[in-house]
Amino acid sequence: MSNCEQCIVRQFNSLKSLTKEELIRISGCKTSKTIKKGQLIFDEGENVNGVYCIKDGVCKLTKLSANGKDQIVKLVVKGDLLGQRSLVSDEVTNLSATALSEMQVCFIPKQEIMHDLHENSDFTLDVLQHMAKDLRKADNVIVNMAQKSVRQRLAEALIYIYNTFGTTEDDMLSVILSREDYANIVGTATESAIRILSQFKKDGLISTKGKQIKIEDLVTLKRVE
Amino acid sequence: MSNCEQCIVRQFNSLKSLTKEELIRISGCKTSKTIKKGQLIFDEGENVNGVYCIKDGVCKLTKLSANGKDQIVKLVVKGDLLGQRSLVSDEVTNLSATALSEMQVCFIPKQEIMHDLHENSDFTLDVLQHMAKDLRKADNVIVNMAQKSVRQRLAEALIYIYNTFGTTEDDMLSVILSREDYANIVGTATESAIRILSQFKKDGLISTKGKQIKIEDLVTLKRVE
DNA sequence: TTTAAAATATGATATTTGTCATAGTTTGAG
DNA sequence: CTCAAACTATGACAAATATCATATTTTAAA
Repeated sequence: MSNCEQCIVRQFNSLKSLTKEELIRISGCKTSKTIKKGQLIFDEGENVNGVYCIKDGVCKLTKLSANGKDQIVKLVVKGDLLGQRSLVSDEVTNLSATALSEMQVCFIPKQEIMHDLHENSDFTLDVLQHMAKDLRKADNVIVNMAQKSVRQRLAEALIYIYNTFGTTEDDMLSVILSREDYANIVGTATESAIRILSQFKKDGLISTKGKQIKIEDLVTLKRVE
Repeated sequence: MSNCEQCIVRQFNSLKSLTKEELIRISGCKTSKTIKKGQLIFDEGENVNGVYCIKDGVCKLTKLSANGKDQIVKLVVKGDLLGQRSLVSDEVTNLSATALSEMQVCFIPKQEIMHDLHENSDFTLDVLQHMAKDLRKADNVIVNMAQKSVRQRLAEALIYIYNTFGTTEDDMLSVILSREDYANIVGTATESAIRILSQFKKDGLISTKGKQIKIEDLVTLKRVE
């Protein structure tokens, strides 16, 4: 079994604020899992009963809206913790998590995390700081959704994915999303997302090869209105 | 000077988790302020350097978008704390706060709150829980913005204000917002908000008297699509 | 109370986005 | 490798929303 103390991923999230002893305890009770691309990790309304620490891979957090469409609220990266919010507020989760690539994750049971939240104020403050940042980001998303055009939001989604997840050797975005996923990020109809991406292609801002997308003109893409 | 220990408002926010001693210390260093309707409490990009505890009145939290329009991200009620997020993440504020009615607030300096966040884990956990709830609400706002029509968002905004702030003796919504404010809540042009409110009036869902709005048919308003 | 400024209201029109239909392309299970 | 299912693409049209112009009403300062 792998050891949390020597896990690099921990550097990127609040677990870095745990003591040596706490980490050893966590190591002893965590479960490592491999999750296949497309697999549901947890579903809206479920009791999650713990926290996932993402060692590798990408997943989407979605919420089903009244009209039956999934809205992608966040993309989760290597190093992120998944499920802290539901754990902290002691509620069923309000989001579903689905793997977008093969993932390596560790699951840490709820009571272990809660124990440390009560005992280690450095850890609690660190979780609090992460949540404060998430909230700030959520505010920005709200403003973008409310005030920007679909075209602009889609351009920004491409830039966000480029900046966050980077590219493969041949400069394609390394996270591969369906056109429907893109539509669900920016909150539009799938056909509209496809149409706008086609337009971006015609304008030389991007190129595509199947589902893969390459950003050809980042400067102009940033200026899209 | 009024006493935090005996302040009823404290029941509604995280300050209820402070000890008697901590409350006495806070009482000694807080400042009470009256803020006039329309007055700016703090502006986006400012260092807030503390937390506001809202004793009475209502204010809006806004963020300026790239197109020059203010987006209202949240309405703050009696009992809410203002500015915890910036304090916790130690950043300048990302939102502006403007009074929508005359307000009574207490300002508690940053170092006092930070002290308690380090020493009192009950308090820290309570702040964390409040922030987790705010984040969940923000997720819901994102989904609504992305997936619902302007008409539907406006109907929901009216219902939200009705449920949260209630009505005056003559059943008018007790929080008075301009049409521009309504537009900035739902993220639309002021003319569009006015037009839709006019339509709601024609359809008998609401009635108006100047800026005041009365909900006439809550059931049908809830069904607006 | 008066009156100018601000806010609300509404028409005409342009633009954006959604919906439905259908065709072409890619992908992955067997 | 094959082929059906899933995804992508695009046209035609409908609906929602934005923009600009202008009139009317309300508000608040003098």
